[in-house]
Amino acid sequence: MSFYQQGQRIGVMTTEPVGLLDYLAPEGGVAEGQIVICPLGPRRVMGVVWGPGEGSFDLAKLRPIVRAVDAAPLSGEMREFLTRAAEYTLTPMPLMVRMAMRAPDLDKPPAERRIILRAGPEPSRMTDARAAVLRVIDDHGGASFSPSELAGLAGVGSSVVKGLVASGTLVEMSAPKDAPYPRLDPDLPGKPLAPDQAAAADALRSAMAGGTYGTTLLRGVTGSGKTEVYLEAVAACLRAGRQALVLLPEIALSAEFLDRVEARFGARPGEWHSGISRTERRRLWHMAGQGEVGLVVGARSALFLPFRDLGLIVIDEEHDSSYKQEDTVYYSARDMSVLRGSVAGAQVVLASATPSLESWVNAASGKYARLDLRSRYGEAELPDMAAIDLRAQEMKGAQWISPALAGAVEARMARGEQSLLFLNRRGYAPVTVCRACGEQVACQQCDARMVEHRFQNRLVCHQCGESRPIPTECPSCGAEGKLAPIGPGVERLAEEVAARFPDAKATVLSSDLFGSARALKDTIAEIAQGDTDIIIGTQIVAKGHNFPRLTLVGVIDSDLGLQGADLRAAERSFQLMRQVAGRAGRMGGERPGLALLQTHQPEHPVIRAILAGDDEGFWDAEAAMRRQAGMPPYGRLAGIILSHPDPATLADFARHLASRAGPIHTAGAELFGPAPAPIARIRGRHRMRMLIRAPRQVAIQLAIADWLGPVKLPTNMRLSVDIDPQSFL
DNA sequence: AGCACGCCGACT
DNA sequence: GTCGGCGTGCTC
Repeated sequence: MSFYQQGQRIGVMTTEPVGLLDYLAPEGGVAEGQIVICPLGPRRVMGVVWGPGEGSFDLAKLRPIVRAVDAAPLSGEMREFLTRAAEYTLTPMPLMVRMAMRAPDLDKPPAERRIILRAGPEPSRMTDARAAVLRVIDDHGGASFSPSELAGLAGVGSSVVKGLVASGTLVEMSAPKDAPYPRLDPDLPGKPLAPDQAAAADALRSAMAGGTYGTTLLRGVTGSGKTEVYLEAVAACLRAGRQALVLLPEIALSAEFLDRVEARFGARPGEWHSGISRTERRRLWHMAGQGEVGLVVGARSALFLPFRDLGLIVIDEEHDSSYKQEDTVYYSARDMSVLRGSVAGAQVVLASATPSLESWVNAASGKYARLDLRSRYGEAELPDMAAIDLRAQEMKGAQWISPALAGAVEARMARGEQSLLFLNRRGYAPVTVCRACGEQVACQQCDARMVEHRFQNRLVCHQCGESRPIPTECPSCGAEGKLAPIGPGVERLAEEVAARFPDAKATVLSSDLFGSARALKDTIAEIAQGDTDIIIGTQIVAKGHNFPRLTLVGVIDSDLGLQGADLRAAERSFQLMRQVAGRAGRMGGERPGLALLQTHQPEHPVIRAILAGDDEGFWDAEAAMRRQAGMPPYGRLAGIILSHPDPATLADFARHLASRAGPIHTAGAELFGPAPAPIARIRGRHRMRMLIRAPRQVAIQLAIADWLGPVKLPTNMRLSVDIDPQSFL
């Protein structure tokens, strides 16, 4: 790695929009990749030493770097990853560098904490309390504790610790809070593996042994033991002395998962997600760079930690749509993991019961290896499934549980078993309409309808989160008492359940009803205990909670999400219903569970594929349709989103941009739009969108860069590019 | 963040 | 012509 002597001209990638600027290396010199503080006008900004200075900027005007930050330099591999990720996602480099430096107080020296160490002989007067304190220290070899931690672990008061310090047996010292994580022991015995698990673990181990890049799709339904399998890949990675990263959807980052890691490796991994304290984030960021954390378990942004030697990335539930969303930039954690793996020479494992179509196609074409796990119950892992044709059911107004489904629920109640009614709609009613003027109550800030949440007695916008009390008079015409709820949400379904099954204990599971992850966890634990007869839930019930007494799943509206121009509507609907249906288990291992899908279109291909349990058939058909339509993964898509407070300025500029799209057409791509974005207004900003579709081989990023590069944005205009958008609307 | 520059309307 | 308000761009 290059090193620059004091006074040499160096290029620094700053975190400011200007990007790369030349500076003089500071006293003592700096290494390439070093994080530095540099002067910029009146300010101090952060940057990364990117290489020798290239600029034509007048040497006499160069200012020296203020100082280097006390952190491991970003490795060449990390900088290569950031560069390639920026090129792929069309993100300005400064923003990308920012994502890699998201540690709190990065520019400040590490905080210190008081710790107690053993220093001298045992005190002349030994007591039970003093012995307890010394035993805690002896039992935890290398670990260091603060005075209060130590007293707590020993079950004594703080005065006992103070006394031992006074007598010279212990000594109080300062140590940086950025301490290494306990080592994980890959050689502890793991859980015994079933034969197919053992075979999959072997395959991953031998892939790890190569020390090179490779991606494996690990397919296994809930309960098939995917986690145990990929933890063996983690073990192989740790044995090789490299670091491992496990990405989970934020919601799945549970204490239970961390406990499993601890059971396998004897210590807890580093944790990276929104609930982690600033001190801990800082510690983890630094330890990742120093190679002092073996395994990190985290949400998608953990992918930008500056690992020193990353050997394995696991993306659990790889199909989860939360891996692709806007952070500061649009990026897919799955795709960026594959990119990082290929740059780092790391193995990538994509784990899922219902893989994304992209991953399925990549596995089918041999780009990814593929491993399949069977359920531990063997073949009959899926519940029995049937459609309830709503056209043939007698449905009263404002009721959504058909007689056929109600009968099945009653049968479970009679046997003391649980039923799950699935409806992917939060709140009481998705639409509130005025019976006098016919207007629907809409959000004032967004192009979205307000959703009634009766438990909170408010109307809520699911777009911007804005809420207000439920009005008694119509906001449009002022008519009193004419507002009426239309359609069901889970809260309204709960009302119907209470009326239809007065003796049942029902519990609603919806993300908005729980203030904290803990409250949600407690409720799930209660349900698992069996205190509930009927669970009414949104899509949070799809995510891996096991309810042993649950034997019936009723999907209230299977048609929801089937229609619409959304490219992935069918795929997402298939995955969601497949997962929810899979919640219906067998009790005591006897007859399989039952899933009933209420639908108006039982002949729809998605419904038929789910009922037939024909995953491969569904993917084949879906892949064929995408290929035919030139859609991903056979074609390439990019979305351009413009937003501005004034709709006329926005429309003018959007047209102006479209008229200059020569590079797009020259490259062989098509431009659609501009049109109002699917959500045409958010928080008072109007939004328009353009879409670009290109054949697979077109370098769509280059064409877009040629197009948008020379454009300068009017005041207040925001433009973002979304490569591989999830929807085509 | 803070400052220079330049464009444009208002005034001498 | 000239002054000054304000929006825009630059800072290595």
